[in-house]
Amino acid sequence: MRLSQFHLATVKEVPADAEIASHRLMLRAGMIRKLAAGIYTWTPLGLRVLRRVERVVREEMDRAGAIEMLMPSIQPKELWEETGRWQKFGGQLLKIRDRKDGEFCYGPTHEEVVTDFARNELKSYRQLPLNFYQIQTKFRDEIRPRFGVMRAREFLMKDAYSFHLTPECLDRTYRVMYDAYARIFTRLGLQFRAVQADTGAIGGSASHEFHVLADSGEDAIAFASGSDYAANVELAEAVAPATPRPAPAAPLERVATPTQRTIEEVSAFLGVAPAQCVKTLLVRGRDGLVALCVRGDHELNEIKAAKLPELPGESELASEAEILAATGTRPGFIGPVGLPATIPVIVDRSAAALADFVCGGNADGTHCRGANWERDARLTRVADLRKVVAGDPAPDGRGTLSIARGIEVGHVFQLGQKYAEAMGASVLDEQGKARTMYMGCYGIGVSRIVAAAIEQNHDDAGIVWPEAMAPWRVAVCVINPKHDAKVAEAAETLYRELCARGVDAVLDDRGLRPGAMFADIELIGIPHRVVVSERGLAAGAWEYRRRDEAESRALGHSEVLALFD
RNA sequence: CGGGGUAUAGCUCAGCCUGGUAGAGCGUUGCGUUUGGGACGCAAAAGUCGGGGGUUCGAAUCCCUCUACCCCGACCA
Repeated sequence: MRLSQFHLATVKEVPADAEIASHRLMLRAGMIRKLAAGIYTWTPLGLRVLRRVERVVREEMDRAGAIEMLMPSIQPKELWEETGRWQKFGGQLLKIRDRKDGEFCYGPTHEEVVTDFARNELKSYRQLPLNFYQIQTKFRDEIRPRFGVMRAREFLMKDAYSFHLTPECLDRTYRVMYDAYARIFTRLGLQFRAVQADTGAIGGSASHEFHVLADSGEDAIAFASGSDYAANVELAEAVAPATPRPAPAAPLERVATPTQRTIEEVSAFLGVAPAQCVKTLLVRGRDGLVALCVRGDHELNEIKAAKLPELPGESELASEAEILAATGTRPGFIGPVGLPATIPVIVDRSAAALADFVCGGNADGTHCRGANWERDARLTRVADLRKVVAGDPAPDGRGTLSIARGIEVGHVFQLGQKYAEAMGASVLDEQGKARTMYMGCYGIGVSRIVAAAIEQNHDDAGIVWPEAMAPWRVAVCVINPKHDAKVAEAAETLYRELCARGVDAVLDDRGLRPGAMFADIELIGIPHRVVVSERGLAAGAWEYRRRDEAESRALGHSEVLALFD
């Protein structure tokens, strides 16, 4: 490609609200342009990068035995009603109507469509297993799109769906996909970790997320220091304290805390550590309110709470009015001591190990001191309810946890029979009996990977692409070609030689001043640069520089070519 | 959904409080001088001041309303 004939659209200024590096750099490099909130045009430059990612993903999916297909992005309501997700998916589902007033959605994911396809196509166990994938534009009407293509509403995703007769077979394909994902992110030159994950609303059993490690990541990941255990903090188990609960030593007393409601206020006022307090949250249960207790220095993990049998599958805090009606007091003064017997008290493992603790007194302006479980406070059940924090013991018993941030770029699930069951997708087994299929699903955020890669690979001058993702591998830059025809000629020759050898090269023949040209080439992150100039020609050398190195080197003609063999 | 903010030249933004001739930088076009780290000079083009309504002799500026976008929070895969 000759840049004089390309549409390179770098800009100097970027809106003040582009906060993270990848968003700013993608705008400055002219890779994307915003059309509406969370909706972006990929420019020719941006598309080149997107295609590189796609190519690696496609090659590895094919190698792993998946079969590419393409499903519609517009999907009929009826299919989504079969699984109940027309309602359950919520506001993220973009619903549209056609001219006959028929209802459709723009697909945020394709479990329904692929399961419908499978139930029509697959009749015999002998056709299984099969793994179908596609690379396609999805739309999720995010409440708050942000960070450019990192959290866009319209985005490019690779999604794969596998079908099996048995859970064992599903498990085998799941491992194959897991390995394929690791290869994809390795080939793309990304630092990543696979972590145990929550299965969320998509449902199912086993699940791993693949995260690109970056401080700007929206997810928190817990790592063990002594093993390769890694889990999303949503899922990471908070183990019970090693030391058992001490015997009560203090008498229960009620103390006046007229205006102190938060743990910070109460602990400061009474001169006790937050870790010696019990925080009580009332949530809506299946059958009236439920009390959840965690230690004052811990936070409730709502994902864990939602899985409690006492809760309706989601954890929603009770309103102030509900709390007042049930307990006679207001948030800030709730505690497990003397709570109405109709309210189950579920206590986190760490909170359950406390003795002589401080908690709400269930009366306005009152807290209890010297409270103890069983003796003073009812304890229905102990459960893992809290978010892990750095320094917690690792769930596998090997070392302690530390917390890092990551960007979720891939997710593999074992769906089990959830969708096949709901939609009646079955095949006949050896005995001629209908058997509901087992499914797995495997997603990769193709467009998000582009942003994630930039988060991990940039400097003050711009993007530093990993080789596999770069829009071009090498840039040939000509200095002042109009002044000396021999310089222009030499650059042209080098460019052609590189192309002839199959090297993806770009010739910057725009005739810009050197400063502007170098700034552009560095901004768009080309991994290798060769400068052809009058000065170099006189010395019989080319000036070569790697994007990730500070110094350039003088190389002879054949040495330059040899770099790319 | 709640709270806050923004909308002015192709882009990034001033001007609005305190009503009175539409501004800057970057970019673009032309001419000239330049050519190893985002050059310089001269000239020029370019705006229904987001839409609608109101107040006023007069509205980018004040008021109402609609729309879009952004931020914080809640919510949600």
